[in-house]
Amino acid sequence: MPAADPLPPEPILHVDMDAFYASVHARDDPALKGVPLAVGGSGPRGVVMSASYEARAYGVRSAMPSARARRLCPDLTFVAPDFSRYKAESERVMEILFSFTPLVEQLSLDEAFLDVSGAARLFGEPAGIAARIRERVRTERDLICSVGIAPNKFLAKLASAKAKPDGICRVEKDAVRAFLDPLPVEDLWGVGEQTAAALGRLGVRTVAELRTLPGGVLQRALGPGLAGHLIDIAHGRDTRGVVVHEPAKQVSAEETFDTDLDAPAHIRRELLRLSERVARRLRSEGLAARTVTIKVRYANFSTITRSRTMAEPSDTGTRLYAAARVLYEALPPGRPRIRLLGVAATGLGLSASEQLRLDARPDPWRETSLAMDKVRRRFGPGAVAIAAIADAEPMPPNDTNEKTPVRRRRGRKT
DNA sequence: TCTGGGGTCCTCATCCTT
DNA sequence: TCTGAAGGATGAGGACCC
Repeated sequence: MPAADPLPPEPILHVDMDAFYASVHARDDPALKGVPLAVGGSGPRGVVMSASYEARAYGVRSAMPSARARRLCPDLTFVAPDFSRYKAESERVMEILFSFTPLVEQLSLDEAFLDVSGAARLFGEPAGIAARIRERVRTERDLICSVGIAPNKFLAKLASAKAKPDGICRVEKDAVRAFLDPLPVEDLWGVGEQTAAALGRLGVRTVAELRTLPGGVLQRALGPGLAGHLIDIAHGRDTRGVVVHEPAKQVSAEETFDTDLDAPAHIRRELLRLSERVARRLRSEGLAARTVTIKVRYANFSTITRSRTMAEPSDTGTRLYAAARVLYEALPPGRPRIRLLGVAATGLGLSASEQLRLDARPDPWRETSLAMDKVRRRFGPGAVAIAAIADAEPMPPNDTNEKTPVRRRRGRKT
């Protein structure tokens, strides 16, 4: 029997689309080609979600407040985000990736990991596969992507960042340390502003410095979880495999208002709208939630969350709203005006129709919601909406789990 | 400078059950 | 019956990612 082909030493690819949202708009509208372009909210509280490379030349970056972006680049063109378009485009790109291997882990709309260790016989070495992926994305979708090639996911992701824009970067197994050592710690996955500042106080600015720091010192500064993670990745270790499908753990909707909200009736209406939005998404994915969390950001930017577990899982906006409203009503009076409201559903499981539970009681709200879904599918999303029931009384107590009342505890020290 | 939206994961406190 | 420990579930907040 012939010997099996040896596995490639760098079998993980990280494919990352370049300026994805902005590129989709520029591709589809000739007037936007080659101009400084930002996708995001252009209102007083908007931020940039994606910027073309022409805009980046002016210093415009994603997550930057739109007002600041406009100051940096007065000729900046803003377009509103269109997620249904990005989602459709993302599906086409993922089809290309899946044509090379079934081991594709989609991280977000614009990036994915591939394990190509088993694809060598069909498609050749990982570097060749990366080149073919880039070529097909360019010719079939008229879009640009960069690819990182490495022994594991964490290194592949760093490599694709290094490859940008429009390139390939391979981190060879024997050159991991040379690749990592000069990088600033901020480049590491899991190191944001706070962690970088904590490391800076220890005199650590590069990965080489991080690796030489005694483990005990790091643990005291960052806690055992994060310290262990950073020690591993500073050595280039990452044993996570490529996971093809992870079920969602949370479905949420939130909105920052152009002007802060104050009137309780208005706030309740917004909670209902957000609850409906979350419920529609739950139903579209065949899920139901047990726990409802509201998020409130006040005008002073302080943020609180309050959650409540219901007696039974639900996928109807009315039930989610009932729990959300109880949480809202329990907030202390005399609070500041509200800048942002959010509703999240967690504790997800299959919905009643998926479970076909014999003991399930018929839920009239659910029947109504399903009927409304049908109308929306047929006549469009705006065809039907819940009437102004926001000011109606909350659900009776047996609709929410009174065994787990809202508890308060001290805020965590930071 | 003035901070979006949709997520995941982690830590810690508290409650409840065994 | 009481007590304490251990561990799971829940709730709140924070950091981080794209």
